[in-house]
Amino acid sequence: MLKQANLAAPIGDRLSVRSVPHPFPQAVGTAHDPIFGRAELAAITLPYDRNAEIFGEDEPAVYLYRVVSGAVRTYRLLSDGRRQICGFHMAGEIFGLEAGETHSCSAEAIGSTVVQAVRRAPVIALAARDGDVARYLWAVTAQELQRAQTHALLLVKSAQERVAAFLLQMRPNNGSNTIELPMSRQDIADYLGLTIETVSRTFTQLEGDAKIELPATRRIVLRDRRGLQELNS
Amino acid sequence: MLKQANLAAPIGDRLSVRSVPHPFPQAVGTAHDPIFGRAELAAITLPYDRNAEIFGEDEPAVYLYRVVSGAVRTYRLLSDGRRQICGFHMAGEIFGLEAGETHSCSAEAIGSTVVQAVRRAPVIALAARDGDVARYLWAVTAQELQRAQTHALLLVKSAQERVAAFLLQMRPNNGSNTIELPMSRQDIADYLGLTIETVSRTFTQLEGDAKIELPATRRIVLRDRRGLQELNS
DNA sequence: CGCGTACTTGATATATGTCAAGGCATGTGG
DNA sequence: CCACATGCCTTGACATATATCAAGTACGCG
Repeated sequence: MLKQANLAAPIGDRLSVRSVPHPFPQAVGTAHDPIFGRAELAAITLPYDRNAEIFGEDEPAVYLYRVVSGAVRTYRLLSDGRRQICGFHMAGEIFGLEAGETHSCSAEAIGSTVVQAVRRAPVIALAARDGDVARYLWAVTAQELQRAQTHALLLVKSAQERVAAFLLQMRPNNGSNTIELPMSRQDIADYLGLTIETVSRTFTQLEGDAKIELPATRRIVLRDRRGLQELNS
Repeated sequence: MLKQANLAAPIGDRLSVRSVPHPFPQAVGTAHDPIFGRAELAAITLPYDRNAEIFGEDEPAVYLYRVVSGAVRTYRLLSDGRRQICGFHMAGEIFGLEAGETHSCSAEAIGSTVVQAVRRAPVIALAARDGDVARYLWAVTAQELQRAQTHALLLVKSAQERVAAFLLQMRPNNGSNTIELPMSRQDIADYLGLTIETVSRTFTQLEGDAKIELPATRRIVLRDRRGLQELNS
């Protein structure tokens, strides 16, 4: 793990570990981050190429990561090669935080991606002394838990419902209704537990129902958010 | 929440928050439990009848619970009435632990069940002072996260694979290969994201393949653990 | 401009859902 | 002790959503 040279490019926005978490939370700034904001933890900045592995399942969890720019997917492989994507992590989000000693998922850069990493051990040592840090680690993990539960809920729904839920989870660009997808159809399929063909057909179908527009394959305009929400649950 | 009178009946076994968590961990004793072992937290003991609600989704999370005897299911409802069971909690297991202010699932007793409850607020206050308690809260939440991820992984598999995985998660009675199921076929179906008919047919099929025996509807003997494991992943 | 990858679309197969009936326990009252 | 009622589970026949297999098409990149 930890490949490639150095090339910083931080992005700022507001901080939050929301009590009712959004599956893909808003970007978060280093500014007052209880972990990545601390000079003594000496965060390093690392660039990854498209599809580069950041860490692998069952590897020792040496670092804790935050996406600076780009996007990351975490996933698990089944023995027969099927891939289940656990989640997508956008700019500002923490990933790779484990209470155990090893990573429970693999992580890869989706496109060109920059991440920050801090060593896990000093963070945990700090948490033992600093209640705020401990509480933050807990909150981040609890947020991931909620995400995972919501994800599991997704996987029992119909294809339309899954795709609609996915679209509503994705954060539109700047308050607009347009979503720029960093990930491929295959990534979406593996996240939703569907095939790439079913995802593609469902997009086409939602476009036919005037719920969305598809000006480009990786750009989606939410036309009828209400309608999508009704599908969602 | 918190119905019915008092009627203690603790069960003891070994303590652990395992770093590689088992979906249905071994029973845990009060003895050295960092939370339920503390007299100052004044755990109360509560009995619930079969199918009684322990807490509801979105209710304020006032208490944190531990199963003493019996079993508990946590679940979420979809708007159209479908029910997704998030997990089953057996004797010794913690449930209802939330970092946010409200419960993310509902919880019900499966059969007659006794639970212990401690107020959440003093536990969190204690965690701010005591690093061990903070670390324990984190570990329990992280274990739940792993469970939820494994559950999500289940939901993309075939019916046979899901049922096999479920059986392997259930802890046999006393080192034997016999499992006593506290929950109904409907509960299993809602946990696995299948219909009750598919669950029933799959059991019959596994019996035909000599992988299991079904001496009674709620008693299952694992005949070919290896074979089940091969299905599992 | 041309190549390769990613995406869409079509035809068909199949696993699982749905609907309906029947069997098997378990408990209750005669 | 038996008859019956009730709820839970199993089995069967059929429907259907999604997977699979197979072309096509468009897009991004050199």
